Amino acid sequence: MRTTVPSSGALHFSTRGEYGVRLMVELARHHGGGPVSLSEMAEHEDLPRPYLEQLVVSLREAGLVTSTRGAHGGYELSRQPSLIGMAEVVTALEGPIAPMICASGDTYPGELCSRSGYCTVDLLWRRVRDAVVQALESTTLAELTQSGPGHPSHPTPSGRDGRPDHHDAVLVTVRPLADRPVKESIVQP
Amino acid sequence: MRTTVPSSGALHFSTRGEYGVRLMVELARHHGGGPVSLSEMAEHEDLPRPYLEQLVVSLREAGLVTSTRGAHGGYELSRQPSLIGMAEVVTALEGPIAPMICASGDTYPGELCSRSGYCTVDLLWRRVRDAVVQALESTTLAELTQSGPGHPSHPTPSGRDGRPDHHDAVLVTVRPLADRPVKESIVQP
DNA sequence: CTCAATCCTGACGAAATAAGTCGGGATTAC
DNA sequence: GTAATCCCGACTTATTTCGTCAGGATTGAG
Repeated sequence: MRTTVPSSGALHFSTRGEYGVRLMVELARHHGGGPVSLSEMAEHEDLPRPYLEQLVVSLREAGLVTSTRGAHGGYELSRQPSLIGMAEVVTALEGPIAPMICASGDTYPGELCSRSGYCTVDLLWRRVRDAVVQALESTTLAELTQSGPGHPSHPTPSGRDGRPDHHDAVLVTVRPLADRPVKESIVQP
Repeated sequence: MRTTVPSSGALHFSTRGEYGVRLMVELARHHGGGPVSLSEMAEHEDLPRPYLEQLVVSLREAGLVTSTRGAHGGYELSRQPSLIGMAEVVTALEGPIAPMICASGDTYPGELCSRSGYCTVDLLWRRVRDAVVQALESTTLAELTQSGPGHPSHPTPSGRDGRPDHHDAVLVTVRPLADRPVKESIVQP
């Protein structure tokens, strides 16, 4: 229903990421037992099926799921859940990720950013980006499948130093690029 | 010109965050030498002044900057740059951060999320959120003010384990809530 | 006291993006 | 051959972002 709260929520992953991950978790649950149809998942997770159809395309193209067509067809994971890192999943859903102008890997020195040449803020954005990538990478689908309340271990999520204070949280929208293959944005005149 | 690339860029912080941080850096640079007017900064950073006027409101309300009205007025930092953590800045710009449905601090167990009760994906979103918060917290305004090319030390940005592979990056939009004071969602009846 | 430079306020509008819909085509089990 | 499924691409709608605008309130300088 769009259980999604109107828009008051804060940490807001675009629904592509959110639904897509849920879909993957669902697949992970049924892993081993044949393909699962989109309709099933849509109903079970209460998500619009036509929309999921869009999302799953990205997952298939990324080689994360395989599809079987025809009656009794559906989707299954192409690998074991424990071998699927969430960075790959999110990346697939949101696009191949072109680093933004001000946090592009190491491509620009920061030229385009603030014209005067002293664009040092990119340091910040890069740190954030790396932190996100690392958090995603260090989590596998398998971890998200442990059902119910009481998550067991917490296998060193990378925050090695203690409590994050839970502070005021920050609204984060992980949302890479669409399908654009990154590239030209760099060289093209 | 809104140096911002059309929209092909990837790591895209909402302009509120981006401009706002740049503005703060600018203030940090002139720290100590009286108030700086918005027009100056707008021109210097090539940003629309009327828009900055909006942003700076949030910064003022958050107590990060102080304003002097009248002729020769302007803004200055209310604290030393080294005492201003970027989490606070971004938080101020993007809103008080209401944790999203699926990553609200510890408020909901995950009830609203996927109705069946096995919403374990929130673990992922929480990790990401915490990672971001930590990355922001561990960076101060002062660090971003070191001008030019060649950032000195890299004072333990929290990524303690080595290279982040720079992998495919992920497009991240840090963008907390608007002005909504979060409020009721937690305690208020 | 007047004037110009500021900050301050709130409403408005245009453009981009996200979210979701729709109609139909291609495959395959039965 | 028929029903269930995946597959594809265009289309609509809703929300959000980004930015503008018009004016009011303060204050320093002459």
